[in-house]
Amino acid sequence: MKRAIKRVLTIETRRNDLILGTLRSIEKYGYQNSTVQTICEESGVSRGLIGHYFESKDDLLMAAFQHLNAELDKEARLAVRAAGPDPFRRLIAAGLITFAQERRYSQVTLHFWSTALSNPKLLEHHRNLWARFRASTERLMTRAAAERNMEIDIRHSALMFTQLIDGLWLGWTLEKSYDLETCRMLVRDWICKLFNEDPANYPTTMPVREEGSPHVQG
Amino acid sequence: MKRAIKRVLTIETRRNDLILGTLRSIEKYGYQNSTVQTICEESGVSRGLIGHYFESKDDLLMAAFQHLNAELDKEARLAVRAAGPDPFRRLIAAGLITFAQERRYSQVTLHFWSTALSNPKLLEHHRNLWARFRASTERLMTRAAAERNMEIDIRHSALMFTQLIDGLWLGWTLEKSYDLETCRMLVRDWICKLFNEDPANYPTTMPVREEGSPHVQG
Amino acid sequence: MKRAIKRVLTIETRRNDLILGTLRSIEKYGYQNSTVQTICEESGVSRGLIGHYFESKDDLLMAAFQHLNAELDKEARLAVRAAGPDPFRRLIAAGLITFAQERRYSQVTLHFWSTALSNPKLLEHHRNLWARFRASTERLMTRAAAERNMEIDIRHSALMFTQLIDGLWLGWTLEKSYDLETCRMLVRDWICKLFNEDPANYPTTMPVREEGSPHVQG
Amino acid sequence: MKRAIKRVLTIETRRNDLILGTLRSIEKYGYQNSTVQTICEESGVSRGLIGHYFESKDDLLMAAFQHLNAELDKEARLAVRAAGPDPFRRLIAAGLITFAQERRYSQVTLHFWSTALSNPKLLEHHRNLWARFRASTERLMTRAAAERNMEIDIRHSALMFTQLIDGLWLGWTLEKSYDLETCRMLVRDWICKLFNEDPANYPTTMPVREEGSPHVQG
DNA sequence: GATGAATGAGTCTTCATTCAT
DNA sequence: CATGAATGAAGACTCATTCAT
Repeated sequence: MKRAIKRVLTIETRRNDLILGTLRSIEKYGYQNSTVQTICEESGVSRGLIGHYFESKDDLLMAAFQHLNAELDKEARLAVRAAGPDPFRRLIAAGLITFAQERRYSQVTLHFWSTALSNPKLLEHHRNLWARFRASTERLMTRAAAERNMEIDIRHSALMFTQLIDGLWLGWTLEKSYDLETCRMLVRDWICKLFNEDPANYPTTMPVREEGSPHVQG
Repeated sequence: MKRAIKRVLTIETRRNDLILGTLRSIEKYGYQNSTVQTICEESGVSRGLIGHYFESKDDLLMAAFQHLNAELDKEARLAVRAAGPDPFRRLIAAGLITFAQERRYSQVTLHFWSTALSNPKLLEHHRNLWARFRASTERLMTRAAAERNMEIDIRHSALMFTQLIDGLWLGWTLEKSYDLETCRMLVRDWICKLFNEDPANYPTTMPVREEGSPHVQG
Repeated sequence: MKRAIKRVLTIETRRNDLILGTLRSIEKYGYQNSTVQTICEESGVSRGLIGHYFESKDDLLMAAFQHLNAELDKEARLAVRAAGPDPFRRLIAAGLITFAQERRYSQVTLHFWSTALSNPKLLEHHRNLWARFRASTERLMTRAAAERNMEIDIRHSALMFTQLIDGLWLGWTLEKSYDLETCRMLVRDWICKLFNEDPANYPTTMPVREEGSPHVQG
Repeated sequence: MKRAIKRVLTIETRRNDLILGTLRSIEKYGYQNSTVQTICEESGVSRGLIGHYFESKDDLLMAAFQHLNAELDKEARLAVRAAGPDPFRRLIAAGLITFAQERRYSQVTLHFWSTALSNPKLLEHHRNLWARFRASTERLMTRAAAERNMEIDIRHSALMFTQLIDGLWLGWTLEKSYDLETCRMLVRDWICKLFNEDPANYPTTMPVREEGSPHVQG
């Protein structure tokens, strides 16, 4: 009994080691230059180990991508929840979380997007994720507008919102010519303007979470 | 003398053939799947020819990326010029040109960015280009604001402008869940709102250029 | 003392388990596809156990081959003995036993031969076995001929006998285009003709042995 | 035009080089120990060349096997044809050709048979070949029997014939405890006895062919 | 003694690069 | 100059063996 449990734990631990090693390797050497060699080095295991826990290198890469997305998604949900019940505050939280702090693995996402272009499975995964985020944004906007008796082009506003975030994130990742605080401010200001709210009432700093950070670790 | 010139021309032709073949290959097979084989096939030359005109496959890829950027840049400049002297109209033209039409090689740019992350030279190239575009935007915004006696946060507005464009382009490239007309509309509306202009006065269709298309050809 | 004996018994049991698992694995998955993994699965033991009882996988394979040969040899001896004292009947029994029944591990022998070609030890083993069988055949033929006052080219006849058996077995193993009864009949008829005996007097069915089957078990 | 022809020639030459190198490697090191490395060494080419002329190592092995079989088959047909129109003489020729001389690659066949056990494609190929040889034997036996007004169990006799040959060949390959002349003699004597012919009239030496040897070369 | 997780040598395969023609 | 055949380095994957528990 105990042995079986322990074994499962070991398997999960090792898989996680490899996944984090993969993300580190991609962040460090780039996607193209990440070989089984570099991944295993970053994971602190031998080259042959991948075969024990993943079908192939490709399988590991997929797992790493999904893990990263899942972590970011989870992080976003927590931030939104922490913002309380007000849909407008939740919107702001959703907009700021992407720029909450100097994230690890920021470059990895870009590598994965590039890869997704010629990987249908990855692309599908990405599209689902973004569609969900946009749908969630639309729901919050609908409620916030209703509370204010405003008429807003929900669909286009949600699109602006998500793509403004992506665009700011993309530029920041590639250029580092502006900082995260600027990103947060721009997003907050845009959403405040949309709902005729005073930005001064909505700080760009994220509420500190009490519990342990749900960030990707490694 | 003439022979030397002709030779230079031939060299340039061949280099261009290979560059366009590279872009076609990436668009067709993806970045990872583009081999010397596929590139030369697309270029209509034999496998060994790359060595005559480029230091290496990597050198060719860099050249192709820079070529693409140069073309897009040139295209943007022409569009802006075609918009006439009015800085506001020029701004709109600059914002719409990215979404002017279903572009060839849209995916290549994303690959290019991903590659740039681990290639200092490419990254530098990219940063210069974007800095220039932002600077140009700032100049136009300054003039447009002055004409209207408006006070505008130029730096942040320019940042919004460029990153909104990038974000919309990124989402369109990856998801195809919205169309180019939507992108054009969102960009136009945002810039019109910034300057208190009526979007109805500014169509999202690009003025037809009389001269030959400066688009990347191949 | 008893403990030591018991231990030796355990060792022999384990070795036998592994040997039979090896034969099963080869028969089931083929020689090339038999890995330490499949062998240990078939043996019902863990992967690391081979190292305790055999020097290496190769050592185990050799042991399995020799075990199989020893079993088949033993089986043949028993069949000959069961045929009674008459040398001619003994000859027939020796000829039929190979085709006595749909044997397990029929394919293993062919793999064994192929392997023996580049394994001097195995080859030596095989040659000794076949030499002994041929010598035994020669003795029986000599006696059977003497009883009948016949002059027979003993050496060549024995060679025909053994190689006819091998050839029929080989074809049956590879092709399954004829059945074991045909093999038994052809061997019996040939040997009967050699000694001018009426085949009708010598059934191709093997006498049932009373004792436990000496077959390779597993 | 000439270039295309030359290219085809080169391709065929290279493929043949690799096939012969494969056979040499198997003969020299055994089937299991033949790696891309040893094969290319024997072929006198670099390790990467296989990929240019064969889909994979496995594809090359299949080609080598089929080449060997085709050569042996061709050789047999020529020998039978050289024996003239008499079906009985043709039968003898067919029986002797296998033992005509110390063949190259004699061990390779055994390795291939062993491999065929777990390779359906190979097995199918082998079965077809043997079925054809047996059918051809049956036709010759039918004619030879008709000429002599004899009644013969054609099917069983053909089976005896082919399997006697295989058995003698197998023992000779594995044991070398008897020579090819003995094999030839035994086969000839058996077939002569079947048709009541005097072996003395049928030498075991093969008629010398005038043309160049069709043997597998390399 | 038994387990199975971990290792790393060995293999096949791909592909950018070279070079004789 | 252009070709494409040949090379060999580098990659991912397999699997017999080892060893801590």
